Amino acid sequence: MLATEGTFSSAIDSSGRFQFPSVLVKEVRPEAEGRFVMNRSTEKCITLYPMDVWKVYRERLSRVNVFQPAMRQAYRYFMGSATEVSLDKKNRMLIPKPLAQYAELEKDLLIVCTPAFIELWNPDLYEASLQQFAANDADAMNEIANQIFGGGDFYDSLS
Amino acid sequence: MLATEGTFSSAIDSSGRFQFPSVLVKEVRPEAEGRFVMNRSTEKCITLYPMDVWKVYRERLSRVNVFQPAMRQAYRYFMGSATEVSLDKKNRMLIPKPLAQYAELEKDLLIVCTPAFIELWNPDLYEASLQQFAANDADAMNEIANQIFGGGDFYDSLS
DNA sequence: ATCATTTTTCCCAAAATTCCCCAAAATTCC
DNA sequence: GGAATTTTGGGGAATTTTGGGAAAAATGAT
Repeated sequence: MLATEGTFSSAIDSSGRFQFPSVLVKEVRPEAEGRFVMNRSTEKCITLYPMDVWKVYRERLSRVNVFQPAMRQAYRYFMGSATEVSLDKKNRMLIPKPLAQYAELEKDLLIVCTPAFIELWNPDLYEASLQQFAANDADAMNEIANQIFGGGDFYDSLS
Repeated sequence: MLATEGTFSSAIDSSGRFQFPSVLVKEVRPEAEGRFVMNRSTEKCITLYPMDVWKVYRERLSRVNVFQPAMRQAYRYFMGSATEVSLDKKNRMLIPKPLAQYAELEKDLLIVCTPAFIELWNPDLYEASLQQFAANDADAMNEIANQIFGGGDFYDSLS
């Protein structure tokens, strides 16, 4: 998806908008046409999908039978807060109130890019989440670190 | 159904009406002509159908064999509380008393809009329902999450 | 390092929408 | 019939959304 990875910080203005980093604007596929979908994450942050990506999810979701209660619950859980947003002429995005409230976004914003999606975090909560993970799940973290980075010939692979 | 997704909050006035978000007004197919049907959901909320969508449901319900007692019950259940409502000149809707009572709607209202359905919730009950689902049906939830969001070769499928 | 360009931030203002309130009309209940 | 309640309509204040100017900061090239 996005070649660019890492985190960006941005500020939320008095109207609840933030400047979408120009580096990312350039990365988003033109098919998305400046349109995105914001959604609740399972963590206390917002997940952001370019529209072309979201359409694939929605397509998959549309096969869910919403007349089965458990499915309907799940559908509601994952789709209920998905909201379309778009870039304005100055590449800003308005964060819908309910989502901003959920993620406790006020003034400062952290934009975290992963290969699969973009997350919007309250910087404090992000920090806290990292801390907590490192403290409580140290074993799990090391295990994962090993899975990703381990394998001896790491420096060789730099060639 | 609707291209617009997301949750909207609205307030119920002293007459039991609420403002239907203008974003949604624009999305409803003109065929519905501002007419809707409200009905009990199987959960403690109200399901809202634009009239053109409701007609499809009614068509299906009409094929039910009402000479079978269980079917007759189901028919009553789904049709019994269906009430037509419409938008007034200021895009407000009156929530029929019995339905408001059923869904425990008083002051605040949450409108949950997905491509598959529109629901009207008491915000507290909605939040509680999500929480409970995440806590009790973690397996079902993860199953579905994986079905929808998982699957590794996601970005390849964008081609 | 300096300058030019791009990007971001911080404002203000116009437009659109929503909310709160009151009042007329219609309906229901004694 | 008359009173009480419910439904409908709308005025106008308050808030939200949208757009854009211009200063400040960051980036890049020479």
